[in-house]
Amino acid sequence: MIRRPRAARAKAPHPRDDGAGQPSDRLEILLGKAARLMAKEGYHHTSMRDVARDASCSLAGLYHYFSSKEDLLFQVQHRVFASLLAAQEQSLKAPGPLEERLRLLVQNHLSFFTRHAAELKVCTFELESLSGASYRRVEELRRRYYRLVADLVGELATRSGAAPSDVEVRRLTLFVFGILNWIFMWFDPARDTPIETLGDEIVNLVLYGLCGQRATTDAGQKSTALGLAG
Amino acid sequence: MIRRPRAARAKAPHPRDDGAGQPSDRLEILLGKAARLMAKEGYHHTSMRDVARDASCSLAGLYHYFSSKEDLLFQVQHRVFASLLAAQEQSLKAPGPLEERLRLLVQNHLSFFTRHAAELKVCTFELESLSGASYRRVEELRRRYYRLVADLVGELATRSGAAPSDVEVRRLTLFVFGILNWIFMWFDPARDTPIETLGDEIVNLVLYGLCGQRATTDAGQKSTALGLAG
Amino acid sequence: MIRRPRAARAKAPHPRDDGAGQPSDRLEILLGKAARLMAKEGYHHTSMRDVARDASCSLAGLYHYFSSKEDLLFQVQHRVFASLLAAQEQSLKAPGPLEERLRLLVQNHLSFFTRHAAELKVCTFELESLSGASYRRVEELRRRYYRLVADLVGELATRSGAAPSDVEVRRLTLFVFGILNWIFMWFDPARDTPIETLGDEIVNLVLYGLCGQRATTDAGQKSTALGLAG
Amino acid sequence: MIRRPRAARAKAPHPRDDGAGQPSDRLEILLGKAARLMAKEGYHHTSMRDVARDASCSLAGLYHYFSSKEDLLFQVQHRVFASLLAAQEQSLKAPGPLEERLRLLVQNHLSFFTRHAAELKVCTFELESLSGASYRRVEELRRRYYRLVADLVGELATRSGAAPSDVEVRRLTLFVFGILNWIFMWFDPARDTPIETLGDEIVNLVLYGLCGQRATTDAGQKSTALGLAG
DNA sequence: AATGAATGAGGTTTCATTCAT
DNA sequence: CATGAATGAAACCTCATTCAT
Repeated sequence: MIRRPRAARAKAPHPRDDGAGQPSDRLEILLGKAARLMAKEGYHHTSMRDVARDASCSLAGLYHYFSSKEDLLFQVQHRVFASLLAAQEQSLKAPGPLEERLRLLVQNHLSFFTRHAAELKVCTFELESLSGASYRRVEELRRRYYRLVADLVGELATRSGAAPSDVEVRRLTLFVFGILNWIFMWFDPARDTPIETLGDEIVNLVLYGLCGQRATTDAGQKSTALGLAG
Repeated sequence: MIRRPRAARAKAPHPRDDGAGQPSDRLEILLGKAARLMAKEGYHHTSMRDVARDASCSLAGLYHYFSSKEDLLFQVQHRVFASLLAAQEQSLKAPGPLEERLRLLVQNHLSFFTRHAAELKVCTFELESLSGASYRRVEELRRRYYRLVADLVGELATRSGAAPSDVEVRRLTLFVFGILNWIFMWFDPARDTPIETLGDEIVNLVLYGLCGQRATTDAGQKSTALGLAG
Repeated sequence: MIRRPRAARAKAPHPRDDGAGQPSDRLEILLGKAARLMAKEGYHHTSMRDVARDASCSLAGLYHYFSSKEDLLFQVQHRVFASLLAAQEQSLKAPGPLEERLRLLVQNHLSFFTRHAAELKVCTFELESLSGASYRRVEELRRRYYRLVADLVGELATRSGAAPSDVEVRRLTLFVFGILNWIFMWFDPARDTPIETLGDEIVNLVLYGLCGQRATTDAGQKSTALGLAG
Repeated sequence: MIRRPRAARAKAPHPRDDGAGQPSDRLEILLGKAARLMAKEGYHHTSMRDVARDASCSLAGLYHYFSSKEDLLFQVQHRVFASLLAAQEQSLKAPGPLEERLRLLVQNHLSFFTRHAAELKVCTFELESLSGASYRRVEELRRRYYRLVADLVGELATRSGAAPSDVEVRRLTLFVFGILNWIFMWFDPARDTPIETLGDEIVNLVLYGLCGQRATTDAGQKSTALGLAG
């Protein structure tokens, strides 16, 4: 049932193509449309017909780009997740205070979320719909993303004198992911922008809790003030 | 010679359609089996045939208890969610310090989770698969559950001097729900019991954050110690 | 945490849904086979499986041509009824004595009947099985056919000095339709051909009744004579 | 598939029962409800569940009165058709002028129609839904009803000097049945009462046609006048 | 007499996928 | 590249009917 995802195909020269071997516009559009449908309706509830219809192409035409429905899901997930991971790894390479690194990580995540909400939601909730090699390849990306966050959480918890076990760090990390991933379920641009505010609130909760004193940076104050108006 | 088209035939209400009938052993078993399948595979990926096979009854036999697949989902959700809500409302009636109330709420939630993981997961992730009246009835329960938590979060945040807006309270509450609901995705009895430990960790994070000092109650210490061994 | 229920997914219009596409051999065959089955067994008693089997195509293959069973019925009805109506309207455009116009109308009807008995029977007895837009589109054709006959009947009744009311004309017209439509129930080519004889008998009854003297045209006499041999 | 219709069952004494062995009230009600549904939706489109629901009795309960769905149809048809036939045979026993006998026959038919429209419609349009012995028993009744009308039509046609063949008489008779049976398709109490008017119009058309002179009896005139107001 | 529970067969429709063109 | 046509499998659901109570 599982097909190898088709390797990046050589493209005939085309006026709109810059010739650098980067994927075709058409593919991008298809992936975007598919992601939106799958984010809205779920993978199983989205049919290849739906995707074809939404992209105004024929059903058979889809199979030029994706060897199967699962391959389509894989490509949606892999493309966007790899991109998010690269951005985070790049961004966290630079040293800095732990709190600032956490803030950066959260802001990157949210910023990516606002630009690729559908794709990211599909990455988050439809991993189990893959199988075999596709599953493993995306799982690997997810593991790396997890590690990024877990390392930071572990350092923060250690520094505060808690001497947490690996099991405790794992759970704290998963709490943070819970906060981030659940955003897909309620985010409303009319109420929840700017995302800087949202990010500050998350960071503050994670660092200091409901009872702790807030670290009110300038950015934090400003965006919180805006948040009050929302 | 001209006639009006025949009206859509009125469908009689299904005998067990109201979601509030008195319990029947057979019905209980069916709901449990269905919940487990749906929790594992998702609502859309679970077929009525799967449920019938799992419950060793005929496909048509299912339709004695549920007027449709959606009705089955509704009954699964309504029964367990109503039960959770009743337990929480009962439990939170008693007065007490805010922290303790939060701890109680989280422990109730986790305790219910361990006893009805499948049903609760279905409640959490498949609300959107309902529609019409079924949707609204479960939505109402969910709203009440949300209010329970939101009130507590609001009081905690207010008491710590933050004077949070409604919008901020909403988001803080949804962060807490994110932590709780994401547990479905990673909970592993081999690593994550006893749940008292898990509950304490959640409460500590929510109240004091990664950087704050933990309020280590006796219960908390004991279960954390056990947790370290897990 | 609260979301609106997902809207019913918009269904794309079926490629051949408009009932006016250009003819395709395969489509013609399918319509013919379906009409025969439905005329023989009734619409509700004819299953899509039956049609597919009879046409030696797969069940799913049918749905390339018809978006639903009702659409199949609609296309059967619309195609043949539009054709009959066009033929009659064309034929009655030419002026002539009222009696001759009635004779022409009846002969056209019977001639069409012998060529498309199954389709016409489906048009006559299964209008109520349509609904919505399909119903209205066929109803409009039926109304126009009714008007054609009603105008003729009205003029004939008026000319004979009866000064009939609209209500009376309506009923007289419906009597004529009763005669014509009931033919589906008893017509037997072994006994009831040639149809010219049948047509003359109908016209004579309608014009002069059982007690009136027959207007025996040459054509009438000749075909009656043949009828006697049948 | 065909069961012998259950013989008239002995009834336990019951206060509301007159003890004369006539069928139970309950049976009457069931037959009436079933007839109405089948007349409206067609035999195949009416399920036993529909009947049970409409009669507020259990599905299994129906099978105490009818051995099968086909038996239900048979009983509906047989009971009412036998009754109509008996009434007509009784009524036509008395001698009288041919025209008056025809008028009597039509009025009886219409009178029965207004009292038992649903049942009569089922008799008329669902004979083919029976099979085997049920079919043959109702067919026999239908044949006798046909003969009643055919004899009258034959005498009328013969008396007017036409010397019609058997084949011609058969067709003329079937024309008359067409008029009568098609009434089910358009009768509207708001427009088409009193039925005496309707009966007179039918008789006039059959006897004298559109071009013949009307026999305006007192009854005819009166009811036609009322018809004009409709 | 009456019914709740149960079922095998079959209904319409949709699905992912293939293939000749 | 692109597509219309086609299909086997499987989806949800309803049917007439039976049977223990």
